[in-house]
Amino acid sequence: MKAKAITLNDIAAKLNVSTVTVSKALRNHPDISPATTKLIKNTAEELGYTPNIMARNLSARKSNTIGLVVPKIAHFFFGSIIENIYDIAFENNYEIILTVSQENTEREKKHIQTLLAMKVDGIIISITQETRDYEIFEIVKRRGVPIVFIDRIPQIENINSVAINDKNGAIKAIEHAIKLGYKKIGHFAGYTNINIGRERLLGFKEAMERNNIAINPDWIIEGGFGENYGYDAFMRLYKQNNLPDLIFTVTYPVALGVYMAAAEVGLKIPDDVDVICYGNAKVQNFLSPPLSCVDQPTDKISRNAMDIILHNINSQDLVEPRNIVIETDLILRGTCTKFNKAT
Amino acid sequence: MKAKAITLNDIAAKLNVSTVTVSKALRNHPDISPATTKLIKNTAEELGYTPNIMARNLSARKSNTIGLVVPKIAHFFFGSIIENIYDIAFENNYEIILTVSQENTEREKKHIQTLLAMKVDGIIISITQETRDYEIFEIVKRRGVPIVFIDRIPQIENINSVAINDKNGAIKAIEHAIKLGYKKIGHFAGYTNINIGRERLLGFKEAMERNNIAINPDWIIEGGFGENYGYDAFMRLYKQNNLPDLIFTVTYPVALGVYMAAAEVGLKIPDDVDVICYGNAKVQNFLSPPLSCVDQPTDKISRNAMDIILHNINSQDLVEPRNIVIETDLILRGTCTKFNKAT
DNA sequence: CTGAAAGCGCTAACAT
DNA sequence: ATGTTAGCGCTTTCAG
Repeated sequence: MKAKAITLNDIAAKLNVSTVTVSKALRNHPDISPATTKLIKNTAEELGYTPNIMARNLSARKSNTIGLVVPKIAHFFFGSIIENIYDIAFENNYEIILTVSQENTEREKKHIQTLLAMKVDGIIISITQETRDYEIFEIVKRRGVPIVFIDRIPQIENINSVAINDKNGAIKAIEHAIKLGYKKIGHFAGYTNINIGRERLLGFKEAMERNNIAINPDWIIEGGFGENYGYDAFMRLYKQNNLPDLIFTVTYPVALGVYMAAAEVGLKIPDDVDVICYGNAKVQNFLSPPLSCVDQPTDKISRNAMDIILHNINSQDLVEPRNIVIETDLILRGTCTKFNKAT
Repeated sequence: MKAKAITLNDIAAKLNVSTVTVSKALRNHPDISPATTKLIKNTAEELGYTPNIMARNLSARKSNTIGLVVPKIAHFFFGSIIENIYDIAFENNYEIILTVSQENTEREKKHIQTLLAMKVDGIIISITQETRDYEIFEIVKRRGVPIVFIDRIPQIENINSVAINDKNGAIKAIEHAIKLGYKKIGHFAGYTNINIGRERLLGFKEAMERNNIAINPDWIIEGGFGENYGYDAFMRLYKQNNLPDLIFTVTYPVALGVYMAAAEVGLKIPDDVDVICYGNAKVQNFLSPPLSCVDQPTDKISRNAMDIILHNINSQDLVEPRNIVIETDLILRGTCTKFNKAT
């Protein structure tokens, strides 16, 4: 049933030329005369020839493929990055092999091994929240496969990275709020053992201190990056009757949790409690009120990561590691645009 | 600089055995004694051996790889499907090669060709909105590569498909609304040359007719699947002072557009105008009011598609094409839960 | 239980 | 301009 695939050989046989001639012709090698090239291409088309990339790569020792490892797909931030990377790869005639770790370290390690086994020319990775063991990255390095870390960066020497200036983004948000008149500001901080959590908290603190605003430790709550955490944290403060005037959340789902909790207890945003979050998503425009945020430009991340990887792949000798830091933008919508007195 | 990768041969040389023995041992072939197997595995580990999948696949004439073609990634529906498929593939020791057509026919065709060239064992695809030329699918078929279409299904004989019963989903929503007491119901219908648009409109009409409710053609507006279309359509009706009591939108972004427009002109949902949409997304819970919808169970799509493809790959002889239709669920949240008199 | 031989489909290097 | 030779790294017979 399975129609045997047409090979170079089949074309060669039919045309009474050698395989090499066919191979060269199909790749527009100048060796071959325009006439034969044309002839060969035509019969290839006619026979329905598809090259066998496996064989080609094996022989050419190059895969024209870049491995991508992300913790999640169905998530606006990663979804955008992936889409951008695919587009850039397509423009450059590269294939992307995407793998998803689902925030699981073991799976991440396995995926990297698979990518190596597939002989990808380079790897772009955003590590899981749990990744602590960096041995696998050493292996990648020893293999001579270029790797660039995006967004979540492990603490290793001499690596390529494209990070967001998270701390500064937080500072921008908080300083804006302070200028508005806010003093009672809380922060739902996610996990601070992750760089994004850590940096955002750091930025929060720095902005507060710089402006001589007292930090109330009760208002800094750690615990997660999802809706339910935002909901829980808000409810805890609410029950203690100890809500700040403004809550700065580490991610936008956390802010969603706050919206939900506030609605449940009948508190109005932004009048009773105000909110601003880290991370942009289209739907924030459609919340009521529209949610202001610190935007991380995903296109710049993708662009830079691909630049670095392509550059590394295409240069013969060692390339100096590059560490790009991308600045965020403050996007003001319906929240955090004016000072609302405490509840 | 590039450390040459360890091969079977290197291991064989070091151990004074043949390549074959190593190859077999690494694959737990019963031929090899437990002792040698163990020894070989250890040295492989020690040397940091990674198999060359290219070579393996070329030799084994099987890639353990499934190609996936989708129009979009950064989109809740496809994001979920992709993530599910990756999970199932991982459980089954398959790799996924994901490609993104970006709703572009040419790109789609090219991707399929690449997948064939990569010798994927099967293809799962959701075609673009523009795909009209089905020749490429004939080619796939002739190659003997199993293919299953999901969600967006072309009109071809004898294909595997996993579709959503879109029409029925629409009927469920509209009949629910009618039971509530709604009669003045509009439909923002997207493009009806796409099966999802067509089917949903069909369902809308059927439910109305079945219940003897007059259909007002002014309230059926075609034009797109995104926020701006929802916004525009709403505004048009609003300016004509001709708003229905309930709007059923073809996708959830369209509903978002409605939310935005309504807020802008000071109309309250659900009291002034009510809304229900097709397609579920987590954030709908966080809108105000939470948006009710017809849910398309993405996990079932993925599960079924993978079942079919795996089954086709693993059976020697021709398998009867399967056409799965998945039923939707009505998820009621803050909208479309009670009848609100006309504006 | 182990290995020698052959070949998957292609390309690079070296003739002719 | 075209062809010959060799080999990429692995697996599948088939002999020992």
